[in-house]
Amino acid sequence: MAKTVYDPHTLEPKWQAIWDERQAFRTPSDPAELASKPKFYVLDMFPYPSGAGLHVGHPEGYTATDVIARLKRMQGHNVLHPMGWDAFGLPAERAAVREGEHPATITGRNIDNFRRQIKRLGFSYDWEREVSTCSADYYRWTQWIFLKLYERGLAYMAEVPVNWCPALGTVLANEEVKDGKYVETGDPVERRNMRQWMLKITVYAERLLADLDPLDWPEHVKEMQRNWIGRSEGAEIIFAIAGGDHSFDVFTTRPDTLFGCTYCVLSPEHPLVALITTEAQQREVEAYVAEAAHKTDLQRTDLAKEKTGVFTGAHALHPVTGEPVPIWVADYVLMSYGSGAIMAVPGQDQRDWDFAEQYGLPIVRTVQPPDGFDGQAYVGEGPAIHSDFLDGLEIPTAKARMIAWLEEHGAGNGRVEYRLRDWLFSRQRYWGEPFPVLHAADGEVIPLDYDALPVELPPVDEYKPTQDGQPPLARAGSDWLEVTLPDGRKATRETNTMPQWAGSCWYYLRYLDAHNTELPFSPEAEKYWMPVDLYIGGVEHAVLHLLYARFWHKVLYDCGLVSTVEPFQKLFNQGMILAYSYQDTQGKYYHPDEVEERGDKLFAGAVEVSTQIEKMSKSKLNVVSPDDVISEHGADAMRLYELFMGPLEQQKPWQTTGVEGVYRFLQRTWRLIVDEHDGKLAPKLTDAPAASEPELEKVLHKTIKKVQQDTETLQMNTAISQMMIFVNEATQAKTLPREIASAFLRVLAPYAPHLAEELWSRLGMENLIAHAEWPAYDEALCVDDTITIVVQVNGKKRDELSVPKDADRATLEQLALASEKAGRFLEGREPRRVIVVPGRLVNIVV
RNA sequence: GCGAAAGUGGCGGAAUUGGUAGACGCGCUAGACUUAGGAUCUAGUCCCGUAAUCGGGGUGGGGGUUCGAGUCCCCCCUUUCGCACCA
Repeated sequence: MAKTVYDPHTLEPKWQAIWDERQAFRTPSDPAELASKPKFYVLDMFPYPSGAGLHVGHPEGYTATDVIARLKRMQGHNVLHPMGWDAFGLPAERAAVREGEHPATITGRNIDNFRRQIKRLGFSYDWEREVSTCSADYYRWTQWIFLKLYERGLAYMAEVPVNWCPALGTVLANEEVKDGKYVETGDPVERRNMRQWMLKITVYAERLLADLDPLDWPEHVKEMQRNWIGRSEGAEIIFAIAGGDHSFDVFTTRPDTLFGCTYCVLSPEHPLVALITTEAQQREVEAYVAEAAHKTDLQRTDLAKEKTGVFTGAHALHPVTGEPVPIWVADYVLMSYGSGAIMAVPGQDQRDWDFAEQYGLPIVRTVQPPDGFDGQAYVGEGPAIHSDFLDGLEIPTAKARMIAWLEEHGAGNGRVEYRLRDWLFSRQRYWGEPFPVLHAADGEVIPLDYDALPVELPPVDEYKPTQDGQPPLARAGSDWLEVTLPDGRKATRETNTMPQWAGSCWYYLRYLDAHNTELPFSPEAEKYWMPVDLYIGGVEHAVLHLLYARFWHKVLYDCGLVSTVEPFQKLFNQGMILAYSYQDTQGKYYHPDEVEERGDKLFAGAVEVSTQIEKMSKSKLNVVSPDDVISEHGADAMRLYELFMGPLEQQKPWQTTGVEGVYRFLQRTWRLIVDEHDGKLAPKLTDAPAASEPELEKVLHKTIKKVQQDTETLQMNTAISQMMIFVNEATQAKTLPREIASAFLRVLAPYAPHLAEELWSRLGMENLIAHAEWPAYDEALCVDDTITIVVQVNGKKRDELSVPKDADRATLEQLALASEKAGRFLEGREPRRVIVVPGRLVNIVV
């Protein structure tokens, strides 16, 4: 008489093998099969396969998408649910330098580990469509799309000021730099002029902004993209320089304040600085410009409080009055925004005010501040003053009038400016996509033919820049580097590589048709599957991957290669999973296993420690590995806990005891169907109809309804609560009709698929529960016959009444007034008003 | 500084359009069954008072609207996240 307890460790590998063998999750590609059902494309942000392996944060999103994928399949959809690897990138290259192995070897090993870990969780991915951005079959098409961009004039080389990271030996995109540091490693970044590949994302600024509105995305992500694109409306104004032919443009959002412009400022990098500086000022200006050039962005922003600058000795002519206005150089004006020059209006701009005070420049108010205003620059509403033909006008009218004047007199025009810059698209790295271009000896850039792709990464002896600062690809042999053109000219290959974001710009399209050797994807597959119906991933990509991918998608749209203007219809960000960490007063961290509770204090051995919730990190000894969780409680418990912890979008701490709770729930579910003493079916299972257990039947239908709705809206924590309620009820019930058990298992199946399959087959079902039909609920069975009504006196709860569900107002009022408990609180007073909310409560007001 | 989101038991978190605050789970307490329990089952568990019935208080703080506020409005505090010399 062998005990047969719930044992995920035998049951989970068994069902995973059966799913594999039967190709249970193969996505159909046959046109007839596709046409027969509606589609659903549910996508995860594919991971970068790091050496550290998966942490419990990854599977949170993956579990949510898997539950949705399984639900949609059961509801009769063709589901596309793929997984792949964002496999080019810096860490593998650094590991290669460290360990002396090829990045491809290291990446391959990491991918194998990630795949193994992900497969243990029983996700219903179609592994036939797995993609890896570093394989030549894939990056061939990344290069192909680059050629499309080049053809359309959207890729160009230019000598531009770039973010150079000396520690990494490469340039970085604006999006990768924050506070003058590389966002991933914190290494400082400095400004340098270099000839680099750029992508004209700015051409798409307006569309990237406008097309955000209808998307079903979290509002804060849309807002972050809007801020990043940074649209502002204003005017471009031309200032001529006194006594010369030179002139410069400024951009301003406040053309109405032009009469308050008492000086102008050029950025230290502005090309005009060297041309207009007077001899007397030359030494001082040159020293200032040189100093600014040596500052990193970090230093430049750190010193933000103290404004510095020098006078060029030159004057500009005020566009309206013709008065001379001194021109200064100051590093609070950035070359990277607008035209790198400003008209300074200290009266209405605090930065200009600070600068004017420091250097004794005049201040003129052109907007009347309210009475009693004692601040410095005034930025609020008010009528124009000291402004000639604008006097008395409110700001919006004054702006329009000034723009009209400028346009009439050829002194400027209305203009929209964006914060978004063109995307710096090349890196001095080895482990990335080679550019499909050649450079002729005369400097001509020659794109390769489409049929010359892929340009494969050549072997090199070292993954470091060369002695003379060339990118690692310059180490390749001359047989790779040197090419003879059909016309006999010599050319060399581009030695920069594409940034790590390139491959992820279009991977969701490759999944549609992952083995196509003629095209990146077929038009038929694209038409059927796009757009992505649900995309889940971390918020860290809000302005990187998600902006870049939208840009490429729009280019592909303009090329007629995709049929939707946006790739991701619905986006959802899962919150980060945190963990408790333990520290003593010295700041030393202790592993959670070492910590025990004594009284109400925590100790690690003899040392008292305090606890806090932090991001998981190796150095804090608080990383939770999915492998450990699965080894202890199984994949189903892991899946369930990931979703039961709390709302998907929220940050929340991992609690080991929480996993035990859901594990117990799975055990109770097992015992509902299986008699643990002999392994046979539980004796309480009956063949009687569901209606033989009317109370349980009602709970079942409520459960189907709630789980279905909550799953669709990604409120999976409450869906799981409801399943727990069902199992608690079913455990209490005298009998369990098979009809009810069968329906419940199908509800459970998307969440705990291994256990559901096992119990389903034990009930004698032949097919896979993964392919079973989602049960329908009966609305009539979702409401109780008798409900509890609250009786309040003056808004305070005084009694509860059990009443039929359809009791009318009059009945409820009568019953409430007859309540003895409530009556006590009336203290003989006459009800002034009685409020009846059918189905809820009766409030007696005295 | 600007913008956004959020503050509910010992803990994670539930609460249709404003309508029983604390679902579900953890932890804790007591009991049962056990050779044993870090297994399982049963009961209890927001706080204060009470043997209990019951009463009072309670969703960061203060005010307001309402028969009724965790939910709506105003002010303040705290936390988290973006952006930040953007002209």
